[in-house]
Amino acid sequence: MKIPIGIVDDHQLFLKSLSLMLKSFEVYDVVVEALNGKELQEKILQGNIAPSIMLIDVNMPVMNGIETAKWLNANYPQIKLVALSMNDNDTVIIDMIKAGCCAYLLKETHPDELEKALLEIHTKGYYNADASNINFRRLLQSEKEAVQITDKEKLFLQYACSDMTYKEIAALMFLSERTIDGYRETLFGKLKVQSRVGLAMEAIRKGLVAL
Amino acid sequence: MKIPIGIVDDHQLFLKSLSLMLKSFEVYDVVVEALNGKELQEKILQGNIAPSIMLIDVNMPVMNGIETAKWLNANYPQIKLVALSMNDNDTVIIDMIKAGCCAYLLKETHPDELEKALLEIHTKGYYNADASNINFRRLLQSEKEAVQITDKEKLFLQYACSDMTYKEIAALMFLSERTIDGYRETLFGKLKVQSRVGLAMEAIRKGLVAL
DNA sequence: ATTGCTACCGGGAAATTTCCCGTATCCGTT
DNA sequence: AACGGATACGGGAAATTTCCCGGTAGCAAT
Repeated sequence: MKIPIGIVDDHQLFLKSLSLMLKSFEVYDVVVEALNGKELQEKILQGNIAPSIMLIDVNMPVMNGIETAKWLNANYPQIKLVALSMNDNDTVIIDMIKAGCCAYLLKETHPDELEKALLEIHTKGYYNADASNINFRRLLQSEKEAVQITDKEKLFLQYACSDMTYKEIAALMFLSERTIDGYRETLFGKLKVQSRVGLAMEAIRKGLVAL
Repeated sequence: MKIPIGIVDDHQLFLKSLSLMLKSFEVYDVVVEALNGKELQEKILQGNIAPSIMLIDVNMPVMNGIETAKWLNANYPQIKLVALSMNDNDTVIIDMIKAGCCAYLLKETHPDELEKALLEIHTKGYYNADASNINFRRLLQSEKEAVQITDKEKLFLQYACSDMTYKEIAALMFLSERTIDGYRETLFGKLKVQSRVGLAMEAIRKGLVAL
């Protein structure tokens, strides 16, 4: 009896080839593939699919990794969730753990480690990457202040990452310039920066604003 | 006789699984794999390796896709080069073409298209992705003004994408604030922006500044 | 030697960002 | 009814960014 596994990743070439690799391990059966969270939802809700492990990419269009992980964790708590990420300084990885992932892997890890990790997850229920422990610790250190931002702040952040002046942003959000001033101030504090450029950079780094 | 092919990509998981996929096409023989341009150089110079097609990732540490393509094109012009990229708005793709790539593929393309593309490249010598023609045209349109920046401008750009003030940047570069002013001005023109935030965003988008 | 080009620098001023101060309203808790 | 807290707003001022005006020095070509 092979272990049923699923993958969500917006890079089709990666998705398919990873799927092929998993099958080559001779232990896994890839029961579901999707290009984003929404597509995964539909496939799971329609078909009678029950993977025991789901590999979830962090950065996806339409419905990202965090939302996907949260939804899976809420509706199918028996599925073990594994986060897949491109860059190790991606602090959203802690959000992924919070959302219910029992492991996270970087895309630059070696296939052998992936195999080891999946096996461990299936038997022990969790996995901590040896090679990434240092980064993991670094991420956990900043966990207490794990940047909680409101919807309006996120919207403002979006606009702040553009050529617009604060005055223009204020007009766009139907708010006073002073109010915008307040948002800026709080976000400077939350992201620990002291200029709009720094704010924009951090927003991109943490994945709070898409490119 | 199988077609010898090579892959360079810093994401090991992708590298290995793509390699597996190519082998599964039953027509290709993956003769060389490397995590960056430097590693590829060494492997090619040491071993007697002669792939007819090389898949090259654009974004890599140590030695990036452009340098790698240039080197291969200069020293092994018989090798057909194929650029692999994550995001389609990456304007460095034109630099890849200039560096000698006869095709470019996005990582979100379907494996079938990859297979078709490789076949076409091997027989016809080139390939233009159907689905991406629009983007390709868009990229070519901006080719004439294909953002040519000097080393100093690039360095300044790096510093501009931070919390530093221009005064601090000037001190760091041992230049007057006015000179920095000049760099800013010319870069505003070249990247068609009108604020430092816009400049930073464009620099990231075009891959002129890492992360 | 003069022209043209590029890199570098300066004074000054308007626009924008950043940071103070304080106020008012709504809302759930006690 | 009093309270904290979240949210929205305003006046004013310092710092920084943005954009003018200009100039010098080196260097290659004519």
